[in-house]
Amino acid sequence: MSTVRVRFAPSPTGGLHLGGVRTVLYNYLFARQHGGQFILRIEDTDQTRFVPGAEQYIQDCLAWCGLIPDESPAHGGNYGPYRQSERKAIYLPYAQQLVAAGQAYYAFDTPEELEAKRKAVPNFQYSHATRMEMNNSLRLGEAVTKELLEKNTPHVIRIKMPENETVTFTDMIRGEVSFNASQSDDKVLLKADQMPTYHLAVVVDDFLMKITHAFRGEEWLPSAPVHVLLWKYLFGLDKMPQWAHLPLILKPDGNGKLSKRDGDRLGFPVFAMNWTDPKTGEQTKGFKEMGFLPAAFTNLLAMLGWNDGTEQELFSLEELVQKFSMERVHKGGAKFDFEKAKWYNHEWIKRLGVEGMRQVAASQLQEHGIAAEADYTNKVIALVKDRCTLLTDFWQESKFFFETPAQYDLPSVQPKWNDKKQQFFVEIIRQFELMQFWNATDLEKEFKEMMAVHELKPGDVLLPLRVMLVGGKSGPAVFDIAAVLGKEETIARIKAMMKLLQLQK
RNA sequence: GGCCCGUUCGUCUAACGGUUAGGACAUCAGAUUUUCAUUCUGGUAAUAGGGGUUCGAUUCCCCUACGGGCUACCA
Repeated sequence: MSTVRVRFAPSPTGGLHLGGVRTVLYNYLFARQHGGQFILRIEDTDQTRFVPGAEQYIQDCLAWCGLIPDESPAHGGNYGPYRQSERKAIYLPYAQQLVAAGQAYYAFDTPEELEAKRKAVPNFQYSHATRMEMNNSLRLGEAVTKELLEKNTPHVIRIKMPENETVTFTDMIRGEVSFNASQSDDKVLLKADQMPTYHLAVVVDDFLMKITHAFRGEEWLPSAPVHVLLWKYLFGLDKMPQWAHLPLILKPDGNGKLSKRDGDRLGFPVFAMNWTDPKTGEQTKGFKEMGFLPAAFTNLLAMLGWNDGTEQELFSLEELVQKFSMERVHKGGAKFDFEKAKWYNHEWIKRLGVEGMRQVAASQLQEHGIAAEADYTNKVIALVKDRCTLLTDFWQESKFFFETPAQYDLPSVQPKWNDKKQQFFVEIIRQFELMQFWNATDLEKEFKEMMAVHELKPGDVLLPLRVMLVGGKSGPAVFDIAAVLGKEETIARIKAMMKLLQLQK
């Protein structure tokens, strides 16, 4: 049994989509599980769609997810180059071989002619039914073809799809799939610029790169017979990789493939990382910048179309490597649910140690121009971490630890404020000042004793205290907050708001 | 239109042909936290329809419906 080799083969045309990352993930898991290699191959055969920076961006996304290829344009390898544009010369001989064998032919029809034809004939297909009406070597004959070729007439090479042949192959997810070869049209294999189309390039490169298993989105299923035929003609079916056509990731509402537009429309990311279109300057949010943990991202992606058969939902990448199996991948597409995605992230944040949150916290503090002691920040993280669904929630959840509240929720305190409470806080300040140990337990004890003395109920003074310290009604336990804030700051904040309350009177 | 693929709670999904059709997200109710979030407890909620095969069908087969994908010198 040869070494497992799989590849992810994106074209560098823009942001990396959820579905793309999931394909990467499944490839990666499969490779690791079988001790094989995972290859990144850039399919940049269409110059017109090439977007500068997109390739680097893809590499960055994979790196962020922790799905590092073993071979790629950046990493090199023994089967390079890994950019199809740099392999251009490789494909022509294979196409010519097919022509020589009568399995493909030259076609001289110009794009304009084809367009006109498609306009004139509804549902026009360049196939066995129509190919003898077109300008190709099949109709023109050898002599004319030779002449045209010698005159450098622009031409493409098309596969000649057989008329009466059923193409059958076994898909790892779907089982046996059959197509009538004549249903497919005579796909272009080599374009006029001598670049291969996807159809020729995948087959040739998968062979040359010794790919053993080929995973791709379901949208490729209809063209699979072309690829199977090409394998048969060129290299032999016994060498063909095992195919798996992955189900699509669908939009949450309605139906259809999830697209970037859906994300914009519904307010969630679709790309792994922020992407800026170099042409339009248009920016698209990514999961990374939105505050997702890579572990959560890969986890949630893995579960979109796969499960291990148990009720477990939280899997680390290592666990996925162990447990993943292509046989348990679904056939049907899955609607993407951002709420569930956030749940995964929250779970992963909760699993994260204070250590893991440090970087995130530091950069958010820096963003807001705050310089805080590491020790202090750690205490805050410990208190606030589990309250964050997204990493980016950190600042919102913790800012009152780093700056005095800009505003106080007076309306929820003021109406019930009275001299009795005023007196209580005057004395609690004095009491706090005297305290030797400053920790949540002692603070709470002192506070409650004082409450008893003043015959106040917790409800009377706990909320005011919270508003004094936080500015609003949310946050962790009040005495925990006071403990972290420290004696000086706590007292200062109590005084500050009492002053405000006085002024209102 | 043609070809192909698919269909279990609103969503992601589980269920060797035998289960009170299970879990999770969301949602609702209650408890805890005298706040908010977390957490806990409980509830609502599904096998698209019709035919077969079978003692027995969510599961196998056929038809219908619905949904999706593809139908470029794009991938």
